[in-house]
Amino acid sequence: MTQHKVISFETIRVACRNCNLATLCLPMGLCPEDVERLDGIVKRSRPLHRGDYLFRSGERFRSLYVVKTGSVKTYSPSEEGGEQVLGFHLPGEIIGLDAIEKDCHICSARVLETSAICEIPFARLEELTCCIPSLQHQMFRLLSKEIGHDTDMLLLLGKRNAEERLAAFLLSLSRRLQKRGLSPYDFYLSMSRHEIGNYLGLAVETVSRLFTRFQDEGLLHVDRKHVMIRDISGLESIVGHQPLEGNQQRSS
Amino acid sequence: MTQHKVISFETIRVACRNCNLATLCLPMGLCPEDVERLDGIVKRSRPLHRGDYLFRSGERFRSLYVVKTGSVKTYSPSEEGGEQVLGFHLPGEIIGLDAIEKDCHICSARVLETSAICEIPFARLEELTCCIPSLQHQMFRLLSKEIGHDTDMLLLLGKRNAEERLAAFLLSLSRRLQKRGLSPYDFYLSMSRHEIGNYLGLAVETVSRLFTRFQDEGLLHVDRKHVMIRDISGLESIVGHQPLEGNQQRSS
DNA sequence: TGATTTGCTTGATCCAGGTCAAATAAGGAT
DNA sequence: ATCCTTATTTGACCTGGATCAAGCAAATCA
Repeated sequence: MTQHKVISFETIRVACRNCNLATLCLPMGLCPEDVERLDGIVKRSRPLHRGDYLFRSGERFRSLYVVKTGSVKTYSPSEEGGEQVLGFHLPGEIIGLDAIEKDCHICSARVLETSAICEIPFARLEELTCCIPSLQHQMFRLLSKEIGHDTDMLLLLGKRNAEERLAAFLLSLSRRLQKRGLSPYDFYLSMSRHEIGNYLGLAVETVSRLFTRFQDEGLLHVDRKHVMIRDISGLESIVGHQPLEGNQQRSS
Repeated sequence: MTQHKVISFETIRVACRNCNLATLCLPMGLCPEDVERLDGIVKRSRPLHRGDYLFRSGERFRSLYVVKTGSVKTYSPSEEGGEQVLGFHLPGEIIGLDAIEKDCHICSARVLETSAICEIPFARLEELTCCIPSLQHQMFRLLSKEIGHDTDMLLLLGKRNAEERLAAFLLSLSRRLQKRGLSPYDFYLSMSRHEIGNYLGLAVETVSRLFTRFQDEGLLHVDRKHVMIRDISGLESIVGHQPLEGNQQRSS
């Protein structure tokens, strides 16, 4: 193993106390001592590569997973190879919370690019939450946050047209990247147009046309996976543009 | 207060240990002793009437609510009086889980018909979950279940056409009523066509036309709010009819 | 008991976005 | 490099369901 590899491996296997995601992740609000206890149950594997599975639908639920670096998509596969993309997960986001109830994964998760993932065995986590009230509270908050996020998506899919959906998607990415200390205006998409369309309930062609349109309107510049947002308030006004007067408003 | 009123009031204010919902609700999996501790923090108000609020969007989060009898809708109100219906809640279902994270309600909840509601102050519940591991586990399960339900709705709104959505809605109602010991084939809707359409991302007119069509096809009999399901497997085959081959399938 | 309001149904029309088809552009493999 | 596979873009066309517009039935009110 070369020196270079050792260094990069170490930066990935960083302990919770040194992790720059601590304010987003499970350790949020914990005292240093409790962070160490949590750290003690976290498993850090070697980096996964594009297409690798964190877990598959139907598998027994054992652990929660947190993205340390990279990105992950979760999706609900159906018989004939079709799928519904349920989410794209960035560093600090927890995956697998939906599996607790049935003790079995109801969706699949695979990484979109080379990613470092922390695994948290749930049985051991529950032992800790029992004796660390602030950790239990944080778990409740994280579960609740996931519900709130799903609620937002329901609103998006139930009431927004194609343009509003893509604008909301790009803004969501932008804001989440910013929270992680990255540029909110200049980033690379780790998912395909196909996956974006699937996630937003739109056809690939519609997504493609909207990217072109947004570029023509000066809202952003796109070059393949590279997105540069030129007019963030323009995007915001598309999303904020909430008709919702009576009831049905799939279209503008 | 008449004798009659006293009796009906008592049947509503039944303690958790005597509540027939115990297998669906928070006490699930608790020993009798712990059920009593939980019972000690539950507040049972007098019945609420159609239109009464459990809470409003923006209010400080203090309590979770459980439907004892009747039904409740939750919705996310928007500026101009429009709203997105997020769910219809039957006896045994918990409301307010999405408010934990922000410590503030992000949706509103009001009863659809005369209903009895149990209120569970969250701060006191957290004290109990800290010392009753099985209650903590049940809370995790309930939060996770809510996420799983939202996932199902995302799939419905993202990939299903109007016919599949209404069929899935009716089947969901039917199954939930059955779990509560009621007839899965014969029930009254407590919500309007307008609210159903809003929930399913459809126009009122579409919902109305679908009811008529389902009746013409012999799937059910509808008379205003009264629904009788005639061919449940017919409805199931509409929902189970999962194209989902490539990606986009808003339409059949 | 008639008047008013609100909810539901039905018909006619329109359009956002899906579907189909084909060209182009990247990657990836040999 | 060259071939092959897959992702993206663009154009043409079509349709499911929204919108608009009445008409009707139930519930509420005076």
